[in-house]
Amino acid sequence: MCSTNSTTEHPIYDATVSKVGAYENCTVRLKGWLYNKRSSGKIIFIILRDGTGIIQCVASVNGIGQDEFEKLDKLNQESSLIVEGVVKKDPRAPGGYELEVKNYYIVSEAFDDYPITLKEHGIEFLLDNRHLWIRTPRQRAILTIRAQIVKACRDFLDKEGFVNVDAPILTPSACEGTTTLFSTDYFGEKAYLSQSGQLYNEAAIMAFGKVYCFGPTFRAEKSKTRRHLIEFWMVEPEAAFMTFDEMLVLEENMVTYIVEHVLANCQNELSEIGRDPEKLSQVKPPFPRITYSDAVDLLKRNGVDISWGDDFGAADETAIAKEFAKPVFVTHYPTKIKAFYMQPTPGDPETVLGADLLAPEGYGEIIGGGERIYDYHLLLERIHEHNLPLEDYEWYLDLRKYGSVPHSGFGMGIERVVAWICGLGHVRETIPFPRMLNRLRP
RNA sequence: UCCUCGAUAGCUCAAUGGCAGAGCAUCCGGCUGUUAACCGGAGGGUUGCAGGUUCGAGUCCUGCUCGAGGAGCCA
Repeated sequence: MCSTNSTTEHPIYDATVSKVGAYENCTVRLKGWLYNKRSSGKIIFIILRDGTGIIQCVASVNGIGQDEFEKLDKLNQESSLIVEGVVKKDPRAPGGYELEVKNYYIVSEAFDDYPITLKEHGIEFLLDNRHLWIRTPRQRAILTIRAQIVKACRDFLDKEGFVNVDAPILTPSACEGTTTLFSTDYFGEKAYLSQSGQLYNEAAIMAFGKVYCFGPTFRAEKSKTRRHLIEFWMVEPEAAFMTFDEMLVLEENMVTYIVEHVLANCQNELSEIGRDPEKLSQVKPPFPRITYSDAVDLLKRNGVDISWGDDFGAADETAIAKEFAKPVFVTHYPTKIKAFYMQPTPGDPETVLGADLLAPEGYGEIIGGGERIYDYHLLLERIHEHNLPLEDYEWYLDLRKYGSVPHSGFGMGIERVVAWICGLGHVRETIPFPRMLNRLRP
C-alpha cells in the first residue's frame, strides 16, 4: 500500500481502522472518537473508535512533547479527534496493530459526564441513551449485521428477477381487519399506518410478475415480549404463477443466502457479539417441513395441552423448532386461524396453503406466507365471512376479475431474523431506535 | 388487560427494623507497555411518589407511578 524506503517527504494516508493493516509502517490519518484511554505517566494509550473498528494509539512525551501529551491525557471520553501516526504491528495491541501517535487535533472536546461508561448498565438506562448506546462496539456490530441482512435480501430477490415495488405506509383501511392499527388524520379522513404491503403487492405482480416491498410495519398491539416491536421492518416478496411449493423453495433459498452472506461478510461482527458461526453454517436447503396436524401431534406427545384448531403460542413454536437444527416449515394451518385470503388446500378445505418458517434455538416465527385465493367468488365469500367492509376491498377484488392467476407470497420480519442470526435475547437491539410498548424515545 | 419481579449516588449494586455504603464514572495527585490498566485522595443522597405501623422505616403495610420478564394479542 505504501513504500517504506522513505524519502524526505513522508506522505500521510487517509485511512480507516478496518483498513489499517494495509499501511504497516506508514503514516496514516484516522478520524474518530476517543473510546477509552489508559495513562501511565509518560505514556498514554488512546483507544480510538472510527465507526469501522477500534484501534489502540500510543502517545509518549518523547513523541509529541510535554504540552500536547498533557492535553491528550486530560481528554474526555467520546471527544472527537484526528490522529496522525505510524501503523505498527504489535501483538500487545487489541486487533494486532497500533498507531504510534505523531500528531493529533481535537475536533470537539466532549463534556466530562458521558453517561455510557465501559462498565455494565441496565437495559432501561441503555434504551434511554440509545442515541449514545449505538456507539458501542457490540451495538455497531449488530446494526452492521442488520445492514448486511437487508442487503442480502435485496441482492437475492433482485438476482431472482423480483422488482422492488414499495407499498404505501398510509392506507385507508386495515389489510386484514384483525390487528390493531395506528390511526392518523388524513385531511379530515381517517388513515392507518400499514401493517403489511401484501395486498398492494398482489396488484403489482399483475404488472411486474415478481415483486417485493421492503418497509416499516406498524402494529398497535400491547405486545410486551422479546419478539415484538411496535414498528418493525418486513420484506414481502410476491409472485404471479408461483405455487405454494415453489414459494417454500424460494424461502429456504433466501434464508440460506442471507445466512451465507453474513457468514462471508461479517466475521468480525459475529465474533464481536460472541455468536458461534458453527450453528449458522448448518443452515442449508432443504429445510424440514411439518404439517400443522403433525406439529399438534408432536406437541401432544411432549405433554402440551393443545387440540387441533388452536394457534401456537411462543412456547409451542420453541418446542417444535427445538426438534430441528435448521429452520422448519409448519404448513397447512387450519383455515379458521389464518387470514381470509389464504388458498384452501386442494381436497382439504379445513386447511390452507399457508406456511410459517420457525427459526431454530427458540427464535420463533420469522416468515409467514402462503398461496392466495385467486378465484373471485371464493374471495368475495371470505370477505363476507370475515365481515370486512366490501368497499375497501373492491380494488382487491378487481385483481380477481381481470386476468387472475394463482400466486403466492410471504413476509419476513427483519428484526427477528437479525435476533436469530446474532443470537440475541431480544429484538430491541436489532433496530437502531426501537419503538416498543412504553417506549417512543429517543 | 392479567401474572411475576424490581425502583437506594451519574451508572451497577450492597445495607438483620437501629450512623446511607462499595466499585466504576467525575475532580485532584502518582506511574514509560496499558488491555473494562493500576495506586492514593476528594466531592457526590428528598432511598420512585403519597400515606400508614413503630421509640425508630431504605427495610414492614396500603395505594399510585415508572420499568423489566412473560401471558393474552400478533402472517
